[in-house]
Amino acid sequence: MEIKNSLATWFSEQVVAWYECYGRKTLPWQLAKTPYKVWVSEIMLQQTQVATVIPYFERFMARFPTVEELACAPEDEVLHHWTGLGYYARARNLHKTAKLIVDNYGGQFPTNIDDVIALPGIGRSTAGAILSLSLQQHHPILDGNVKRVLARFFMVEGWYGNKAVENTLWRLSEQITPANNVTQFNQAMMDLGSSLCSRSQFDCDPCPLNTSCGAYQNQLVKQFPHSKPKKEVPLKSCYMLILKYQQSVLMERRPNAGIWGGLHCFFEFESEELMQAYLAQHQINDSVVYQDSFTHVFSHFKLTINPVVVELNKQPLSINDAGQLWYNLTLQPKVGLATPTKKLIKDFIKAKTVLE
DNA sequence: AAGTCGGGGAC
DNA sequence: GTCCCAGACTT
Repeated sequence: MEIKNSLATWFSEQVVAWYECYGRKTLPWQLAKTPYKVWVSEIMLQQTQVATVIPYFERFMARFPTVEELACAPEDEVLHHWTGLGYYARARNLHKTAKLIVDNYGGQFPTNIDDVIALPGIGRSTAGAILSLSLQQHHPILDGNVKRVLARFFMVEGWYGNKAVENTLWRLSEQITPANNVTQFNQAMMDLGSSLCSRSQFDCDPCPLNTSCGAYQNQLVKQFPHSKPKKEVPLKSCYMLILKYQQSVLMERRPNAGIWGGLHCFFEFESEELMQAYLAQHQINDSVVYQDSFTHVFSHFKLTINPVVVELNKQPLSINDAGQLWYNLTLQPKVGLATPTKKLIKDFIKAKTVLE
């Protein structure tokens, strides 16, 4: 889709003028702005709303104020600060990239867009955002907000998870992004998309683009962007074995590939039989207490978790492998935990406190 | 091109 | 319950 220069100019001028009055200028990563802060914020903000990110960002920057501090920190502690935020590969890639920046770039965030895109966890949109927001470089971005604004304004058909639709939107973003005031323009597009042009609570009357917005002029704002085709999510279930000895419970570090990669978790079994076999194999004969099951929901499946607690009368040395951790319930070591794991620990401590 | 990867906010 | 969010990466 080709856009006339005059339209592109009008579009960006409208958006930048709106930003000067109504845009966000005091978010934590916008104050005393540096590429490091903008980078960390952009990673946290991937598929995550601003309000959710703010407290995580504050805690993260307090603990890892510089890229050097982040690079030399243990990965478990980086994951600890990510606990509850989801998409844990983001945290592992952030840590990996911090080490790359210290080792290969002398601790200075690279300023070439291709170098930035080559870093783990940074794609075209995040790279464009980091360099345009922190260093005023001229790059387009294409996050969920920009996609929605463009899809409505230009009435782009189709779901933008589709590659062809995304390519169309990239071309539109390239053409609409102005040579001047890129920083304000990109921030403005995100602010516009998350406020006036939000998914369901859109408010078109005060929008600076409404006189030329295709969706608005055709009263089809609600229809754009086209939503994702529905699909049934599979149901799965598992048993989670909590082996307790004195003040500690046994956990294992999960492999990086797969769900909750790199986090510490209780032993997970597909079935009760497999769990019983494991207990038998390690000659654990203590009584098994079945707790109330609960369901954890992911984007692409639902997991019913059956928690099982075994209080050990002696420490089974036979199952102390590398990657395993006796998690002290009182000390609570700084490792990454999935939300259901954290909940199990919390409920467990609560139950014990009531009993004692 | 389609699947995988979390958790929570808003409805 | 639903949808989807300042996306990237693997297959």
